Amino acid sequence: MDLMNYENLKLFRDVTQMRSLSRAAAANGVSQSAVTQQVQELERAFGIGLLDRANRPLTVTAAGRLYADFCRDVLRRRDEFLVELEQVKQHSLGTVRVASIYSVGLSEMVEIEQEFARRVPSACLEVEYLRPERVYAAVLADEADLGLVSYPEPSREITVIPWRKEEMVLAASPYHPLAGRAQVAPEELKGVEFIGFDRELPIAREVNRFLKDHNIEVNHTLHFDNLQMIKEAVAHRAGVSIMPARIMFEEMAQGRLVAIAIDAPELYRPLGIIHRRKKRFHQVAQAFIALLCESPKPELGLIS
Amino acid sequence: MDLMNYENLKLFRDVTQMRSLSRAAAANGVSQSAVTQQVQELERAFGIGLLDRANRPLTVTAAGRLYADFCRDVLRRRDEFLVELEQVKQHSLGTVRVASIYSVGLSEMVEIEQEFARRVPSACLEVEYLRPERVYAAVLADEADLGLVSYPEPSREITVIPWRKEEMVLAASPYHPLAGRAQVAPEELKGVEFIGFDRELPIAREVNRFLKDHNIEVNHTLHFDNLQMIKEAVAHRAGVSIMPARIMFEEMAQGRLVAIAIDAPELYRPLGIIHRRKKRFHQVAQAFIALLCESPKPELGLIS
DNA sequence: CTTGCAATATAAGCTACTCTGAATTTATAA
DNA sequence: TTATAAATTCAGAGTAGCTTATATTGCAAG
Repeated sequence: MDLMNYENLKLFRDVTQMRSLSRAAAANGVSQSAVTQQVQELERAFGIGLLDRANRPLTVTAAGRLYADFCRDVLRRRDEFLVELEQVKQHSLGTVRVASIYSVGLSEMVEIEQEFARRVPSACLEVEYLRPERVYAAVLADEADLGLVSYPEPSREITVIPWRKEEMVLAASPYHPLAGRAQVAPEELKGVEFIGFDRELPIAREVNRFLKDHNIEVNHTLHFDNLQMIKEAVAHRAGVSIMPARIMFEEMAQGRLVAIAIDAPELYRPLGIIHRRKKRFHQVAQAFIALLCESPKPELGLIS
Repeated sequence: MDLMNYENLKLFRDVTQMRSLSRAAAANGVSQSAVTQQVQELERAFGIGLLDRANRPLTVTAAGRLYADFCRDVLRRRDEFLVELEQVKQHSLGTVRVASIYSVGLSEMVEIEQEFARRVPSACLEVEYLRPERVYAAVLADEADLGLVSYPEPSREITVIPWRKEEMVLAASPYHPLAGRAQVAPEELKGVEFIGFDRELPIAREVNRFLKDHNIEVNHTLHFDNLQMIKEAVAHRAGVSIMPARIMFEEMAQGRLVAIAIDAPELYRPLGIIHRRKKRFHQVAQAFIALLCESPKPELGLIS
């Protein structure tokens, strides 16, 4: 028999509290017979009487008191557990943990967050901004449900959902010779002073391939591992660079940088949603993915 | 389902410890299928995953860790309970609590205790000497399993097992005129100075009835509520008295009292074992009762 | 990528447990 | 004593959860 089945524990606790089998039976919605059998079975299993039925109302023996205490403690621990569980459920079923690279664009993320909060008010969105490799790590370690990265790379453990393609433009200082142009042809970049990304970054590989495909030799002056530094360098007239248009908005509004369209349709930055291959997504996470995918925001024809 | 069935708790704890359903199954002597079903049922009941089976070896989710902790705590509490229970069992199934009047005779009780210890070495005998009314009270309150009393009186709550009949003799000082006699007839007691028991004691009623039945008028000089005081008074020549022979042994050996048989077969002190009417006796208690009853020690023909 | 192995999941049938309901016994109060 | 409320006993029914057999999945090695 189950010495520790919930019904049993509660039943026995109630019996000792109410000093009556029949009342405990009623209180727990079972027949009196069932309670009798339960207690008898307990006594048989323990090899000692728990109740003294010789007198009425029945009394509890020393062993019975011991068991009643046990019941009380376990039931209390159970309640505690259920409360904790509810909290964890609330958290892990109600929140989406997103790890994102910095350059996804804070302002857009805020918009998405707002829309998500509107649609699923009970949900909680936790966005963490990390360097690309740490985004992958977070997803792999299940510290994030979703990752937002550029140039997403699937692997055995990682699945990619393509998200959007960002227009890449030439970033230049307003004082640069090309600054006034609305568009440039790739060939026009020959020999320009160029600020690039560190080699190992995917975006660097893509940009370099683009340059190579067009037989363009540029003059690499500096390279950094993040966009912010590159923007700074461009603004300080160290050269031009190629980057997603959207992340330059602020600097453009301030007149620190200008964006010049490049006549090269193959030049774009793909963004992707990554997640662990066999991950089961709960309601809320699914809703969030749906939100991301459903409105692939119209590519902003930046200059217009 | 039973969220707290022992097998289940242990099973889940083992699963989380071993990080394997199949090993936990083997360790608990059930099929791997059963474990899968158990865990699935738990997850269904909780409405949240406990294990992450996507990777091998499987990992435990936050909720799973919570439940595993719960399992650990409950199992620990269970062990604790079982230890306590064993102690209580040892005590309440292995000890006989006896409440006895003083005048049952300490020396004989020691003998009985020794014999009992020889027969049931695991047992523990707790003898408590009390005034008669407190013996009844102890039995009623289940503070004693058995009571040893004289002139036992059954009641609704109390059952009597007749135990033995003690010879009653005339107790006198060695200096008393009757001291040399081996036996006296009841009539010879007419007019003697007599030390009696307090009226309300059963023994007083019996002795007085005996005297009245034989039309004997004695000269009541003193009365006490206990034998010890009466013996003292007799030794100090305040008069004679009637009492069980056996309790005078020591004083007789010391030459402080003499016992004289009384030619009256109806004069005896009945001793009885009392217990609560519907009491269930365990092995050890039954053995003790058997010991008491089996050897109704030969009435010691005291003088011989 | 396929293949093989080990772990886990699913399906279906069966066993055994525990509940219910009715009849019986027990404890207490009038 | 009788009347009552309470506890026990017994037999039968429904089902939870096990087992076995089979399918699926995860992972590592060729």
